[in-house]
Amino acid sequence: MGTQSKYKTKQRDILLKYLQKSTGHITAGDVCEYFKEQGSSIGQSTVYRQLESLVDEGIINKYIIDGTSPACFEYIGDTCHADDSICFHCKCEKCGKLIHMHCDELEEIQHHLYEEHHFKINPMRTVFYGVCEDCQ
Amino acid sequence: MGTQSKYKTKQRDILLKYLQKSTGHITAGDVCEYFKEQGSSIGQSTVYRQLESLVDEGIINKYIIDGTSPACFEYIGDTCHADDSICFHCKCEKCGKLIHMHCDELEEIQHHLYEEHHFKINPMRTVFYGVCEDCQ
DNA sequence: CTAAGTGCAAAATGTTTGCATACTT
DNA sequence: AAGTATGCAAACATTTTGCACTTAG
Repeated sequence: MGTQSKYKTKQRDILLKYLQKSTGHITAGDVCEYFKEQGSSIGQSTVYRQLESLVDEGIINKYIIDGTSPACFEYIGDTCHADDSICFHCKCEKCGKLIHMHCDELEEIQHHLYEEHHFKINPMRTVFYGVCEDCQ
Repeated sequence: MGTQSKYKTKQRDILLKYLQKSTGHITAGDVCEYFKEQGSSIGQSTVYRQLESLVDEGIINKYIIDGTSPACFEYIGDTCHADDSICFHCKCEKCGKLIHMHCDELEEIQHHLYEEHHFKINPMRTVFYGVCEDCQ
């Protein structure tokens, strides 16, 4: 189900740079459009494939807002890898804000799911959707 | 954005009955298939439109698991409301299986996130990604 | 030289819409 | 009779795939 990229290509570089400097909510379509404007073109299949790789590698996150509109991608950044504590992500459905959360209770849930339900959660890909403090 | 049905039709009845007796995770496609097997056919547009109505009326819930796979629907009934035990979902990254979970610890997390982090999680949209028992 | 990535066009997927017909009230 | 629901087929939007070609290591 997952791919991880092994070669460093021009397309991957530009794509990643674009995501880094953007503030969330970037869709595959946005990427294609942006690159068309820039002159430096990139095939849409490449966009989709690279985005998938980057998600697999935990470099960006993918957000499903609702089934019909396109998926959004967002660069995660270094905040998460600083120490050994695991980072979970909360995404506000209203303002789109991404909240990084280091929290013991969340790590406990991880253990609980594994011990009791035999489900090995992948924190990198798991996103809690909801409404943030500011938007309530 | 929403419609609510005003007439009681044969199709709506059968559809609702099917959802009631099913245990979660019914897709629009499932409904169509089921009805084809039954002989009593139902148009797919009707299925989508009725499902939307039922969601609007708060009779069923809609779950978006990931953007590409079809949306799931579930009759709410008393099971979910009797206690306010909430359904969470786990999705296996390997086999794609969707696991339905009623779990106290998960409800605790919900409270914890709200009390301590002021984040009001939306369980309908939140999915835990990871690896299921069979795939480990 | 080999494995991996690219890009095009075509296919697949899930959902929505237009419209004539049929059913509920 | 008026308003609503149905069902077909066609339209849609997003994402995935097949395949020949290019590029990175």
